[in-house]
Amino acid sequence: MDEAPISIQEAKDPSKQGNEVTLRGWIYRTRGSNRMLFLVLRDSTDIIQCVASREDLGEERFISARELPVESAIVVKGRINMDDRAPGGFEVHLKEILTISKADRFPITKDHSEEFLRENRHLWLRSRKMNAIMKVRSTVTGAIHEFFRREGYHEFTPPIFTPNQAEGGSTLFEVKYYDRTIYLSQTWQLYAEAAIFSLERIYDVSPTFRAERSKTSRHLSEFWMAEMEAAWMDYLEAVSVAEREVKFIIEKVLERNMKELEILEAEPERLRSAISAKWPVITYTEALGILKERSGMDVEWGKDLRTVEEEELMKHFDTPITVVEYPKEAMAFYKPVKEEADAPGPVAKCFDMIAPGGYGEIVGGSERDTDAASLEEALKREGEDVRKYDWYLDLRRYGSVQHSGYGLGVERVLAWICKLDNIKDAIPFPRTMTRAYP
RNA sequence: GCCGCAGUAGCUUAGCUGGUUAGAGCGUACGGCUGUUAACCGUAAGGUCGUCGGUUCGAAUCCGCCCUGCGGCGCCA
Repeated sequence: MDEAPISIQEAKDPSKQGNEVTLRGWIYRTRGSNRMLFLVLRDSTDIIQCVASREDLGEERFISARELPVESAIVVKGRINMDDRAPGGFEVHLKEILTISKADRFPITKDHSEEFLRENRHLWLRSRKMNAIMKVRSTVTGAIHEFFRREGYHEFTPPIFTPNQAEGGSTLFEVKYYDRTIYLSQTWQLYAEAAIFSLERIYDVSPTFRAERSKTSRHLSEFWMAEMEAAWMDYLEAVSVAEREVKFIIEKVLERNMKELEILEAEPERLRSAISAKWPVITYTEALGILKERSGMDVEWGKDLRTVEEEELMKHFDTPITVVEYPKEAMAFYKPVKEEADAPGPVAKCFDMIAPGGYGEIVGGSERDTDAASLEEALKREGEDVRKYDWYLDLRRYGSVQHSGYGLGVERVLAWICKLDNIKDAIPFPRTMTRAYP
């Protein structure tokens, strides 16, 4: 076969109809009789039905083609045409089939459990579903870079090995680091705060590790977080950056991945209407009011919103909402108190963006405490060794300024966009408390 | 850390108030079929019923430990 292969997507272009094309890929399905053979061919772009008759190929080649198992790699040549009888509406009449690699029996067949597919994730990546999700994922992370670069941010890469913890009471993965123990990063924040005094506005898309013993459809032990940190910015401005960022991500997905959203049955209309609306920003105290008045749910002021409360609250909204100013008590050490807040107790200058549809928190952020003394006190209160944070406290000693930042959970956003049942499908090889294979 | 669900052929499963040789579909092998849509028809191979122990004349089935996986709470993105 001398002609250069083209993609299945290219072959379906109207200008190619009636032409002879060379395609290459993997056998996705086979069907046939003793006269006719149907191969559905798959490449990264699409699938297409190829048809061959015994006469067209000749006895010997017909028989050997009929024996090719699913997932065999082949190159084919034939004439492409639109045909209503073919699934997808296009069909290639084969003249030649070149076997590149005959597959063993493929373990994934018609019936499969979630568990089996996770055990065979390395092969399940070939499915239309995972193919579509990974394409949307690529758009999402690309859009994050695009968004922040357009807004004048610099990409800043934090260390993954870190000696400190950053979130109070957090669970970190310990790593043997030569002859001592350090941790895998669970946020870039402390390092980002160092960098803004040089770059002012920065962002990253990095892996994050949390040893939380959470076994839910919303948690991963290793996930990707897209964070930003900006000098001279208060937390409410950060909220509006987050809203614009998430809307930008969705716009790009709607622009580039309609086919994938269709394969995933992701109901893109729900996204389209979400991005055309203004997303509500309410305080924690107001959220409790909504829960009481509209859901008859009494929550004691001062308690963090739990999953039940969050889900109940989101029943009243069909876009993401941002809840600001949580009680200081429940928050990490670096989140400063907002003075003169209309609330029963001290609240922090912080926020969470919650997605509709039970996807939970997709963004969490805050303004950062700029005062060395109050940070030191907060660290001591949490039983931290202040000496380890000396470099961090230095940042408040040399020209401290108001600054804010947040982290966006890439897989949470992707799960919402793709309408996935489980966040484990939003990442190619999920790592959870009970799974680190394959 | 707490609570719950599940483990039977390569895969998906039925059987589970104990009782003959543990049934089926998909896949596989072989044969058939003039266009299939994760086709259809026929034949066949394929099972120490997660592990260990207990109850019983008898355990896939009842009980206990353990292993593995899954989900929910808490916590978080």
